[in-house]
Amino acid sequence: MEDVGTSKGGFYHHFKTKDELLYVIHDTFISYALEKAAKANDMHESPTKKLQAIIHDFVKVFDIYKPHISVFYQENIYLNEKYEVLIKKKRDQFKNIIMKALYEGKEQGEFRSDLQVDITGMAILGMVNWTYKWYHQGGFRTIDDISNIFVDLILHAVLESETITSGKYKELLMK
Amino acid sequence: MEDVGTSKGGFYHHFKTKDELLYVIHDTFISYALEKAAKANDMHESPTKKLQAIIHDFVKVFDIYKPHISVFYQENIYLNEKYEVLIKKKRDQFKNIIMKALYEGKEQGEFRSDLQVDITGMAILGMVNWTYKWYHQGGFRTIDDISNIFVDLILHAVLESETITSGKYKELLMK
DNA sequence: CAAAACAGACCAACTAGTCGGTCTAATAGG
DNA sequence: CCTATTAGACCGACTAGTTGGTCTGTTTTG
Repeated sequence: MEDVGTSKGGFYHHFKTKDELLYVIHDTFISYALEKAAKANDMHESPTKKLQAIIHDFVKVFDIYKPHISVFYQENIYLNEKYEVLIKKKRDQFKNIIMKALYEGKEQGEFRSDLQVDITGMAILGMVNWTYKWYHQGGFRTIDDISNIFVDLILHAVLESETITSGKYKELLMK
Repeated sequence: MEDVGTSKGGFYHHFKTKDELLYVIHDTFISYALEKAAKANDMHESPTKKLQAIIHDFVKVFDIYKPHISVFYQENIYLNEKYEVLIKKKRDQFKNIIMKALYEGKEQGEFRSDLQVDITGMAILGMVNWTYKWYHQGGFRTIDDISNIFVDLILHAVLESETITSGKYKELLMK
């Protein structure tokens, strides 16, 4: 059995199946991420600040829960349907928070009017989710470095050029 | 055995081990991607055009080789070291082409002078690589839609604002 | 007909999961 | 207050099924 810090018997006393463990592992970090994103949503008025806060917290999740996230992405393909739907639900909620923020920013004119919300959202999810493949604690870049750079890149990509030049959000952008 | 379209004997006649199959699968699409990226590198002078061409071809790989890519990412964690180094080598080559293009763009002044090449490169790799998780042929967005939007987002993120407003690359940007 | 391509019986190692049991610690009864 | 009862945590031998891989033999092809 995988290096679970207990015996077979002990393990199956706590979990019905291996899938249940995997579900719990996923739920641990997705619940955290979801809660943070929801808070960021409520705390900020402007879509720009909202998006910044969401990204920031999202990136941080990979610092806190990297082991959880790694085993989840390794094993989730073999997961049975029952748990798959439960997991998909929370992941969709998270995705929707991002999509909504992008949509609001576009509506309110802070973001570019030609922004393709769906693909942009997937691009953001991709660039952040992929960090689990390369980020490791104690490397050259701290997690805050990374999140600042990601925010800068994303905001440059989505902000209306006037919003950038206005200097309104200059503390969120580099340079 | 997995749903290989042949018998055990047939399979092991063509491959020494299962790992070798996985290596060949990976090599198929990474070699294609590498070749395309190298060509894009040679064909274009400006870093902007270069980056655009690289991204475009890179995204296309996911349309052509999605099955290959999916099984590779599912199984590669269990791969033994021998093949792992071979695979890493080609992946690093590909990564370096992207990093070099970013670096050149920065040096030549087309890209922002405050660009963090390493993290930006990883962000690009992430947003494109992640497409294998959600893209499927026949969906609402064609692969060319996606690659155009990705290029637009990335260029807005990396280009010096004067390079954008100059209109020099307006055919690569949306709107 | 020789070599390559293939089939499938077979094997050893491993997997998820079960089951009977022990150990510990809390609670109840006398 | 001490002993009996009991519940939950935990163990590890065992089982049924799967996996990667081998081997012997048969078919196909040049």
